Amino acid sequence: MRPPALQQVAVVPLVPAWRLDRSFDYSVPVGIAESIEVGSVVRVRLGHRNVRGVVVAGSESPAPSSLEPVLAVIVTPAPARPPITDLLNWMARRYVAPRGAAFARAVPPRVRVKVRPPEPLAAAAAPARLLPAYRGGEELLAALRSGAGGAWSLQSAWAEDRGALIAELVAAASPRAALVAAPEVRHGSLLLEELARRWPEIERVDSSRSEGDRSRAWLRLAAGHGGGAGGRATVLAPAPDLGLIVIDDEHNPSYKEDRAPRFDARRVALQRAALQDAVCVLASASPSLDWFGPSGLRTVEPGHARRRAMRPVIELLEPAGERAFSHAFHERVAAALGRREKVGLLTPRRGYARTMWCASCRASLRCPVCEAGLAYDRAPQRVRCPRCDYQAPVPPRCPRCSATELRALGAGSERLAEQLARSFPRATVGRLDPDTLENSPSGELQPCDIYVSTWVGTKPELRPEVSVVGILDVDGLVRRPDFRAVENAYQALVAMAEWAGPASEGGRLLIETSEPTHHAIQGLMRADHGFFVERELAQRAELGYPPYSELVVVKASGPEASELADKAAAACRDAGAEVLGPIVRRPQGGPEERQLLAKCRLGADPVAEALRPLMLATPRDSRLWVDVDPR
DNA sequence: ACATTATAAATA
DNA sequence: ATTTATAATGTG
Repeated sequence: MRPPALQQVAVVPLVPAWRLDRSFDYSVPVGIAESIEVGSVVRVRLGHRNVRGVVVAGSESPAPSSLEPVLAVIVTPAPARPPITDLLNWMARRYVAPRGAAFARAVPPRVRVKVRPPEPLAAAAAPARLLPAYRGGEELLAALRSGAGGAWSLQSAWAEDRGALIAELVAAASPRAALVAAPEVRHGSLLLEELARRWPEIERVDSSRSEGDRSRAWLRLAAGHGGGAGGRATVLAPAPDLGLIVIDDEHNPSYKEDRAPRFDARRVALQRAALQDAVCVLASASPSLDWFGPSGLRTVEPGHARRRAMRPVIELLEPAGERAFSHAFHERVAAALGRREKVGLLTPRRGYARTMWCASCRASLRCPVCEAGLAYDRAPQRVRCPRCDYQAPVPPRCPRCSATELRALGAGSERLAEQLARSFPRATVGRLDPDTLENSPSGELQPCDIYVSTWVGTKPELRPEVSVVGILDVDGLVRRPDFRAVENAYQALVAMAEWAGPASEGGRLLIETSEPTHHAIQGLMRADHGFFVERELAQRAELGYPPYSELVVVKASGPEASELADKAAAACRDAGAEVLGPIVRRPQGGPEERQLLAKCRLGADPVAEALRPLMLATPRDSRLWVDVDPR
């Protein structure tokens, strides 16, 4: 039996304006009562024009005749049915965005399409990869099959075929629907291609598809189709009977949306899974610290045997000092070239900000204003805060232990290329950076003997096959002025271990470091993520950074920037946050702005709530910019 | 006095 | 965001 028809509805207009941050009521003409429901995309009259909107509530009692009528239902089936409406409301509030901006993300592109009937994904073979080799895999599969729901961090073994692993999960979730998100899909993704090979009927919602394709996919999913895959927007794709939502390569920064609402797709996926009693899986070879500690997820991780089997031979070398690389390093590379093997070298980006650290107590210099680590400029010798542009002369002694020997860290990548060419005149040396890769699809990369990468980047599928990988300045990565520096350095190390491949296939990883006992290095050597996490969490706890708090960054610009920033700071403090700043910043080329960082030990939600009224009250010539869960 | 342009207000 | 009413500014 059909539920009684709606006679009046509340509609959120898809207009990203704070003045319109609410719903508007309309009457439902008899002609469209059949097709309208909560979650429908409709056209309504608003002010002096017609706009699209999403129905967020409805009533079966007759509407007062003073209400404007809904003009049309634009697409069927409804793409934002409950509980997606609740998810979007949550997203607008947590990420301090107008409701219209949030709801617009759940609506297909505006093209009229004809949609094929939905079908479940074909069941596949029983899981072979997850079960024997992974601890906690059984529990995860049981939750998928029973429909119990829950949230997991899935740590894959190094160089694991994660596509196959994820395919097993998708199969186990069937006949309930599965959504899979992959990072940086713009130039293709091995994972998405692998899934499409196994399930040709899976709907792709990537931005690489045409608007028509995307619209078709979106609506077929809304009709109950069994599976969808794409980039970070996939977490908002419709799926009335969602059983599984996967975020692959979860630690990848591209899961952070850069336009309002600036959501973190991983958090949205977790929230959504909870609302739909689905399983959320955050998959990565180096899971983010955010999912450990106080609000930890359940974990699936490779057993000891699997970890050992996938590990390359790892060798730690003393850094070369003044030269670009050491004698020992030279020997290893020469030996590899002698065996006709290929070599990959990672060195931090050219022009990389060096950091200053104390030779005796090993503390790096920190900014007195915002606690970020200080960078070291060489041209005029100064220390500079990359976060707030605080500047000062290099201090004569360590502020912590008063030792006088402060060292600058960081290797130059130009010198590296020079020296390589001199040391290995018969080898061809190629550069590997985002530009080179974007300009040539994976197959057409010039084959070289040595690849130099200045990029810790994340597209494993684009890395040429090598057997020896060298990392020249881990210390520089670790000391980078960012509270996530150590975590990111560790993630880079894991990515490089994956690039090298298992020892059984000749994989070797060389690491130049002056701190062999650092927990990032030790965690890697032991192939023990838990070891690393435990130690790094202690650091985070000490400074009150995530996961022991949630962060909110607020920037104010315009003539009233100063007053706005002060108000924002006060609002954050009232909501229980510890506020650093506001400090004055001048982004390169741009006008001056005030910025503050709120550490919210009670969570970001109350702070987001407190900032909301300020957005509405912002004068039109000034701007307030809020980023919750910054990356 | 009237056209042109900046500004504010409202949206069911 | 977009439209429209209203104020401000400019022009003959």
